[in-house]
Amino acid sequence: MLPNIENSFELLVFLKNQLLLKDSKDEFWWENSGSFEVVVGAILVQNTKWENVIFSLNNLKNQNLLNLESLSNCDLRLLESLIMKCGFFRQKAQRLQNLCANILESFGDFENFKENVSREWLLSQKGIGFESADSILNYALYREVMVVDRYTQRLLSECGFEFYDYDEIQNWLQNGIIENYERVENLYGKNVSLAKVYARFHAKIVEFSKQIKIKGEK
DNA sequence: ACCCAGGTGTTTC
DNA sequence: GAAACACATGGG
Repeated sequence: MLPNIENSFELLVFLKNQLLLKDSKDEFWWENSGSFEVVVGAILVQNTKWENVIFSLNNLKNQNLLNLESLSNCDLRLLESLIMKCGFFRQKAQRLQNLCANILESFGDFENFKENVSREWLLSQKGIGFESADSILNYALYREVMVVDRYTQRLLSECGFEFYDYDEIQNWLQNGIIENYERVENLYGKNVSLAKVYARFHAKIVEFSKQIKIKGEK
């Protein structure tokens, strides 16, 4: 069931060969990748299921709140009620509103934010840790950064690996891809961007992890 | 009734 | 520093 692998490239090959892995319409997997919506989703999805995020994002869309200006100005109680299903709704609402205001203040608009924001700036925001920062960097800004989430940590742990911290896992994942880039090109095409490979690799990890769980794997 | 979910921040030893 | 706790709803 679980792969016997030496490096992250071998894990990627294993996951790509798994049948029944759902393929997303979005080529980066995250719905509406490259847009501001990913920033909001990265906060909302913390410790909850993606289905709840979809519901909440639709609420925001229906109220025309899914943009920097509206989110930073809207009534906090209203925002709380719209994202309630995601859990931790009070702190998520407050942190999301602060984040939007800070993006406007520091960058002016989303396009400038996309071009100029750093990982350090994201990590300095209350409510954004390593995973949320990297999700935003990769799926909203297409930077060459691979997300490490709970699924990834558990899968690697079950494969027998032991890592010291987040950075060590991330480096292991990224290095295995970089060191085997010629072979990665055979899978994804000539000159494929590392950003896209990292995004789809992470996606495979998530989909595979969900799948083995449904099958009752421990 | 319990446990987990695509985390993060604060408090405590 | 790491370990424990708080944040909260929803579905199995």
